[in-house]
Amino acid sequence: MTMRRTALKPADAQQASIANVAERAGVSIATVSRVLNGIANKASPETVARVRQAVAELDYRPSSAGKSLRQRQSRLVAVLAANLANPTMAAIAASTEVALRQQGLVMVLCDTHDDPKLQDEYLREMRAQQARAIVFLGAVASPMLDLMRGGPTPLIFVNRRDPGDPNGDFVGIDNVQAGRDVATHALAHGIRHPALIHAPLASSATRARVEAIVESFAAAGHPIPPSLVLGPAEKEHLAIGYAAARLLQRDGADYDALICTGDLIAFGAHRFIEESARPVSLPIYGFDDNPLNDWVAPWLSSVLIPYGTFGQAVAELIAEDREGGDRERVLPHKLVDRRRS
Amino acid sequence: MTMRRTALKPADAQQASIANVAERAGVSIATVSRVLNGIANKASPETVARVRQAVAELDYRPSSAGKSLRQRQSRLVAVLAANLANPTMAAIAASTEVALRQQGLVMVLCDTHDDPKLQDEYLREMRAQQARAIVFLGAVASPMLDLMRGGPTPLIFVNRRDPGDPNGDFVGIDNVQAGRDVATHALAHGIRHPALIHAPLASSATRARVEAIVESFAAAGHPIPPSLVLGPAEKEHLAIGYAAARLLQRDGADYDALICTGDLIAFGAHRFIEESARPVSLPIYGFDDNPLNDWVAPWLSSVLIPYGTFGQAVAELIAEDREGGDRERVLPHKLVDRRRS
DNA sequence: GTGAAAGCGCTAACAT
DNA sequence: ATGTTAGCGCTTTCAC
Repeated sequence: MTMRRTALKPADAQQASIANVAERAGVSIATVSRVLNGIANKASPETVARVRQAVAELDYRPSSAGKSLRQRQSRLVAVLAANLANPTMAAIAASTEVALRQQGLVMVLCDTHDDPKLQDEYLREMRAQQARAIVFLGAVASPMLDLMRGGPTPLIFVNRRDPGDPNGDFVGIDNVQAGRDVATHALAHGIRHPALIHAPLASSATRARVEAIVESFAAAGHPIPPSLVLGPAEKEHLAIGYAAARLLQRDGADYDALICTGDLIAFGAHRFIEESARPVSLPIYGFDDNPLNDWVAPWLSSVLIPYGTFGQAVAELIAEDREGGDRERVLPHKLVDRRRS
Repeated sequence: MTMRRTALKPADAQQASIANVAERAGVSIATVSRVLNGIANKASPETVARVRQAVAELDYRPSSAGKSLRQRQSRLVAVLAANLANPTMAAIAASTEVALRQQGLVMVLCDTHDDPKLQDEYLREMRAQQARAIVFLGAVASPMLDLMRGGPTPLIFVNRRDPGDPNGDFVGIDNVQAGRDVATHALAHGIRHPALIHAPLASSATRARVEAIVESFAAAGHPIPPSLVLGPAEKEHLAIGYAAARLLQRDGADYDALICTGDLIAFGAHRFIEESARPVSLPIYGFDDNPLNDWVAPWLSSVLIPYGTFGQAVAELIAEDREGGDRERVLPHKLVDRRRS
C-alpha cells in the first residue's frame, strides 16, 4: 500500500517565470528582479515600463519557492492555536489573516490542542518552511520553543504570554485591570460573595484575572472564601463551567453571582442552572464576549476583548523588524453589562 | 569542496541541509535523498541506518523551498473560506487541518469574504505558492476559478458545489435529503404551515434545502405560501433571521414553526422572538448543528452535519491521486430533535 | 543602467 | 548500491 507520489510533471499550465518576463521585456532577469523589488536608481523609467508591461501580460507572480530558497525566508506566518474549536481563537485567526494578507504574508493555521509534543512538531515544520514569524494563540512550554527563543524567527504570543519569558512579544489585554473591572462592577452592584470559576492557571491570562478578582474583593472587605473558588475539573471550558455549577449546587453553596474566566465556562455553568429543577436568575460574568453573545447569551455580562483588532497588532509586530522598542501591544477592553433588568 | 557560508540575513541557527547530513553519514546527498524518500531497493540497510542516524543527530528536516522548487509543487493546501466568522467554516477548517497534517501537508487558511476579487487574489497567490490543492469552503464564481478548473491543481468544493461545474470534486451532505428530512419530521409532528427563512440562493446547498422543503410540504398537501418564504434581507445570517422574524410579526403572518436554512439564521430569528412583547414558543429548525447548540440553543432542532469528518474526506480526495473514480463524498447527516417537551 | 553568473537545497537522470 | 551532476526560480555581487 505504497503512497505513490504524483508524477514529477505538474508542469501544465506553465506558470511564467522571471526568465519569460525578461525575454518578453527584452532585458536580463537581473533587471526584472530589480524592478520588481523596487531597487532604487537602478533602472531607467523606460525599462521599468517595459518590465511592468511584460509582467502584466504574462500575469507573472514570483515563485515563492525560488524566492524562499534564495532568501532563506518564506512569506509564511504560522499561527499555532491551542484550540481551534474555541470561537475566540477562530476570531483572532480570522483577523490575523486579514492583517497579514495586507502585508503580502500568508497565514498557516495549526491546532496544537495545547499539546507540547504537537506544538514542537509544528515548530519543526515551520522551521523547515522558513516561516517569517510564529504566532502563538495560547502557547505551552516545550523544548523546541526554548530552542527557538532568541533565534532569528520572531515569536509572538497572543493572550497568553510566553511561558518561558514574561518579556516576550505580546498582544493582549491588561488582564489584571480587566479582573479589577469585573470585581469593581460586581461590588458596585451589591454583589458580596460571588463564586469564581476558572480555567487552568497555567495560562498567564487566567492567573491574572483570578488574582485580580480575588484581591479586589478582599480589598473591599468581602474576601471570597476558598470554597467558592472552583478550578478546572474537566478539560473543556464548557464542561468546566457545567461541573462547577453542579458542585456548587451539591454543596449548597451560598453565592450571589457567578464570575467565570471565560465565556464558554459561563455557558456551561448557565446551562446547568437552566436545567436544574428551579433555575435561579443571578448575575453571570465572563471574559471574551464573542459577538455571538448578543444573540445567544443576553444574560451574560462579559469583558469585551477586541479580538478583531488583534490581527492588526500582530502584523505590526511582525513588520516592525524586531528592532523597534516596545514589543508589547496591550489593547483596550470593556465590560459589557448585560444584567437582566 | 569548500563550505562557503554566504552571509545572508536570517542566517543564524544554521539549519542543517541535506549536504550536512550526507557529510555526517559519509555518503552522497543523492543517497540521503533516496533514503529519506523511501526509494526501494536503492540502499543497503547499513547505509539507511547511518543516514537515519545522521538525520536524527542533526534534527534535519528537508527544506520545503528546495523541495518545492525542484518538484514544482509545495506541501501547502489552501483553504479558501467564504466567512471565517461563521463557526461552521471554522469547524471544517479545524478538522481539515488535522487530516492534512496526518498526510504531511500544511494548511493555509484564507478568508475570501465571499468576494470574487479576493478569491482570485488568493488563487493567484496559491498558484505562486504551487499549492498542492485548493479547498473551497463556499466558492464563488470568478475568472481565476474558471482558469484553474481543469488545470493541474485539484480543486475541492465543500458544502457548496463548484458554481461553474456541478460535477467538480465535492464534500458535503445530501442537502435534498436533509431538506426532506426536516419537512418529514415537521409534518409528522403536526406542523402544517411553517415559515421558511433562507440565505441567498446562490449557494447550491441552500437552494437544495429550500426546494426540498417546499416540495415536501406541497407533496403532503400543505404547500407553503410565498408570503411565508423569506429570503435574505441582510448580509449576515444572524441579521437575516432577525429581520425575517420581525417581518413575519409585522405582517401578522400565521405560522406554526420556523425552518431556517442555517443555525445562525435560527439564532437571529429566535432572538427577535425572545425580545418581543410576548414571546411565543414554537418549533424552530436549522441546519449545521454546531456542538455549541447543546449549550446555548437547547430550543433548536437542527440537521447535524458531521463537519468534524469533513476534513478527513477532503484529505482523502487530495491523496487519491485525482485519477480515482468517485470524486464525491456525501456524508451522513442526522436531524437532532430538541423540541421542548 | 544593465548583464553575467554564482549559488540557495533538493530530486532524478545518468554514470559507475 | 552509490556517486555526479544538471537544473528548478530567484536575488545579488561583480563587471562593464
